[in-house]
Amino acid sequence: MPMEKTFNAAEAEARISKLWIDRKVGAAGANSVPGAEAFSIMIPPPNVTGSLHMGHAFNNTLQDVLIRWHRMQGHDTLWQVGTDHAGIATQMVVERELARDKSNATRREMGREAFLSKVWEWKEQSGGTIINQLKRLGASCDWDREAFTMSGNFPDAVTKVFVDMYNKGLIYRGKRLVNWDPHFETAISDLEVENIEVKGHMWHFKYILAGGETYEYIEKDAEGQVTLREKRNYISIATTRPETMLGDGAVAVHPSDGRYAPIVGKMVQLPLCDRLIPIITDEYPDPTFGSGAVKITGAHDFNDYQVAKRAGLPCYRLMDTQGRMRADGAPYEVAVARAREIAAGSPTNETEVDSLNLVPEKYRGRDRFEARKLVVADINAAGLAVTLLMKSYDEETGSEHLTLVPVVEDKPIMQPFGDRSKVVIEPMLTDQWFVDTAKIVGPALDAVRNGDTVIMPQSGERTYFHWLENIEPWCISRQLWWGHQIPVWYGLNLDVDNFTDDEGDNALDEVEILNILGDGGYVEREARSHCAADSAAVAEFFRDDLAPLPHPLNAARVVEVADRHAAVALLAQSLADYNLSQDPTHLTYPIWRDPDVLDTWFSSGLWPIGTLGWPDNTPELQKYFPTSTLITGADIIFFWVARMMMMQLAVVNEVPFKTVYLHGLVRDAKGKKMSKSLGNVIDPLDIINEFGADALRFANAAMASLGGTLKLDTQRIAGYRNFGTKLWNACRFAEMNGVWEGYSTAATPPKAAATANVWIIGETAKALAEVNESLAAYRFDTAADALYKFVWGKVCDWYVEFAKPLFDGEAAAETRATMAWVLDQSMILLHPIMPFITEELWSTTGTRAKLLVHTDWPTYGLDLVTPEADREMAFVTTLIDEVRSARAQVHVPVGLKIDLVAMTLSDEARAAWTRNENLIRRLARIETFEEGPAPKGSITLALDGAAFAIPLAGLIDIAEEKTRLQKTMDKLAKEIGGLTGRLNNPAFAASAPEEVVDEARANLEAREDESAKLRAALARLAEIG
RNA sequence: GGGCGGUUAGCUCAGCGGUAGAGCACUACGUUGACAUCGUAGUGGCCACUGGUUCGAUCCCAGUACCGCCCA
Repeated sequence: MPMEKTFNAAEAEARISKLWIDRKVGAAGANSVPGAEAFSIMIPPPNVTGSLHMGHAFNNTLQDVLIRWHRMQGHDTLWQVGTDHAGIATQMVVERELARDKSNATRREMGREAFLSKVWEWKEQSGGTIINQLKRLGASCDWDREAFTMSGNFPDAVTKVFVDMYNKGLIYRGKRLVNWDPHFETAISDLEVENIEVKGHMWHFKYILAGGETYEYIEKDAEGQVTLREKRNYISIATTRPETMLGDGAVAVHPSDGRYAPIVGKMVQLPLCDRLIPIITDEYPDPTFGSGAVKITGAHDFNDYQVAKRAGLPCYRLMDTQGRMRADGAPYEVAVARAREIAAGSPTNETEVDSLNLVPEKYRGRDRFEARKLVVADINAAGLAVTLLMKSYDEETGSEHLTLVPVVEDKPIMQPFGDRSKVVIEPMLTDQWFVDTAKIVGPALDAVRNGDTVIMPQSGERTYFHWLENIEPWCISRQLWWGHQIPVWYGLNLDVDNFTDDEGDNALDEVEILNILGDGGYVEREARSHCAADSAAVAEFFRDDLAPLPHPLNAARVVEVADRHAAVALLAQSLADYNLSQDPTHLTYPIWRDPDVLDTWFSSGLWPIGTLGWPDNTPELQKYFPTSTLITGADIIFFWVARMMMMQLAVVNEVPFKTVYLHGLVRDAKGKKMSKSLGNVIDPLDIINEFGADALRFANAAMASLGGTLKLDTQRIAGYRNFGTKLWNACRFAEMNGVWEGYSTAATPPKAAATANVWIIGETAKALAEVNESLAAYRFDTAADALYKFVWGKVCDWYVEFAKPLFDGEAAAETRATMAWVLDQSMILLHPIMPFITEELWSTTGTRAKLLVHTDWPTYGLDLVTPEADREMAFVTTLIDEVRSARAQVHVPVGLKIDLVAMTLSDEARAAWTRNENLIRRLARIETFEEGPAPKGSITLALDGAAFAIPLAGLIDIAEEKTRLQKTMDKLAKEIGGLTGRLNNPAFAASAPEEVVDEARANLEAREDESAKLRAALARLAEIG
């Protein structure tokens, strides 16, 4: 059945994709030759909730190009595929699904276990979306190895790493100010926060000095001239977050700020609260900004937290996990009384400070933004707002008044938002787990410095260094349920200092039990904690803790309970039972597991080794690790690349990959970020449906210049779809001419005598060399460009045309063989970028032993290039171009065949003419040819080594031909001028390399030769015109 | 404010020491043994600006302006 006119992508891609998957063409090691070198790529695991967007399409195209290229070369390839459990994102999706049906229980109502089984249920049903979409793109991953960060050996690997790092002191727990997401009620890392400029306000409040004190406030200008001098009983502070003032610990001013020098160390009354706070000095306040005085709220601002730490101020937490003003704890009067004691020097600790709720009753339980409005209103009502005299206009009476209004500046402020939840992030003082990144960053920096891992483009390297050299501790705990639960268990601290066994009976009576438990101190004491792979292992540690306790408490059974609450209850129950029964087997010691889960990036940071079966030393780990290349977005360098480097080096002391290829974000044709709100999102699946996966892939490859921005234009994709059609039709042309009859794959080119055939074989070798070189340098764009130019510009534009007359002559057989080979090579070389259409062509042409995907990548070299053939074909194509151009410029009707006269012909040119006369006559549409002088009224073509005339007496417009010649001569004159100038400059000959000088000289000679011919032509025209 | 990058044809981008290229768009024409998802010919550029290095700068260096991105 003859080929269709165009490639039916929709039909063929589905069929071919299935074929590849059924045949497992992407299986690890498929098509590898014995002893082949390994080439492995870890896919950046997309979120299991994800669906394919342009970034994925781009990123995975590049990976697939490399993998296919290496696989065809017989290398032992692995493209490891899989998905990431994506803690927050997935939990969010499933919660939202549940919320769709109001009759469903919420996450909290159903509890942890039930919710997690819902998540798994969801994952089984919908988690495969993106994997299927990758298949549509033509990705040739090893689908049987699909991994998931919550399945298989992965959880064990993650736990093992946590335990190891904990034991090495690389992971610690601490109360720190972290970014808190009030929607998800979890801490998130710095990287998950987006700072966005929003319209905000700056309020100015007066904090009144305690004890009725006053001072002289003096403001000076830059010259030291006093501009304001007044007696004040307050200090003015500015804030964009009034509600946090309830937790202020001090007012800070810069030590050099003379305005406040008289009152440093004094106390001010905290408005709306019954507390006094000190005025302190710190380097942080900027004296030139606002009033120069800053309120310090240690528990709700990152800068303030640092100041508070330096000054030893207590940090009072004001909000609950949902960002509401706290409603827990003792009544305000009780709490504030205690706060005053602490301020007066009463000893305290972090836990107590955290438990104190200093939010006045009025604000308790209010949302933070509602509280803000209330605080502002109350400050205004109390006359504590800084005010300004303003002119106001009474519309009824038409009179003007002067009134005092509170100063509220409109001010753009940078506000932190959760990248998932989109709610305002609250700095919050909470207990979290951290990786002590400073301790593991060294090897990750060294590996890139010494080239063990190369980051491309190099600017990525600089970004990498910059970030790692200034790295902050990594908060890895998340208050979520979906994820790897932290392998740390807690138990109550039952230590007693001076226990005596009153009776010496090795048993506990009620009095002794009460002695141990004291006044309930174990309930308040910091719990003991241990880290281990599972509860059985951790129980050992707790038994060790119990050992020094009085018998039989030291033999209590360690049992796991849900939380601290349950533990306290169970311990009490167990002691009561024992007290009644005096049966030691009734004694239990409850422990509970840390409810937090790990940051998703902690586990994806282990993706390279985790997917290869670590901690087992699997054959895959030995073969494919360290992996060859990581291809990922530059936006993910901190989240993932740097962390994989740190983690792999910390865990297995090897770099995870040898090369990192970073690319930019895919944008729309105008360079705008694609976003749902802008409505400019291009869905790769729509593109695939419209233009086919190959067109999208080719566009992706062609856009992938190192370090460039990626603007995706559908017109360009359409162009590459056309490119596929072009190749398709060349093959169809070959089919019509019997090229494929009896043809089977040939690795080496046929013996050819006709110059056109010799030439195109050489061009093919050049294309191969360029593609190899480009791909080796990760220059997907130059590879794509070279292929485009070769297939369209050489094969289709010229070679197919040359072949037409050759099919009728004596070279017909070798031309068929050459064309088959050249088209074969085109399919092979294009296959990594355009796998579908090439695989389809492969199967519809010739006899094939293997699928194209497993066909050998060619190895021939540039020795196939024949310089004589190149020169000859250059003469032929130039002559044809010149004739066509001249014809068009003097408006010779395209249908009209013309005569051609050769005025001069070098030996080489004559030989080239003779051997290719048929081609030239046909393509330039020439009727007769003869040698001789130029007839009158002819147009002239000047070539290197030849001059031709086209007699067109009566047909041409003399003036127009003059213009044409003049234009060409002008162009030549410009070139000649430049070349002469250069050659006449003695410094040029002296300093420039010899070959450059020679080239310039030869160039000048050729240009002058052409110019002379044109001058002669002009002269001839002058005679008749 | 700090870091990284960009500024080349109408648009999107390559090139990065020897006086500029592609695709798209545009204009004219449609002879052809595959292809109108096409062919042929053409229009279009003080390579942001100012200095410097060099025999020679779009390319290297410094500065200026504007535009991005990331981090505060």
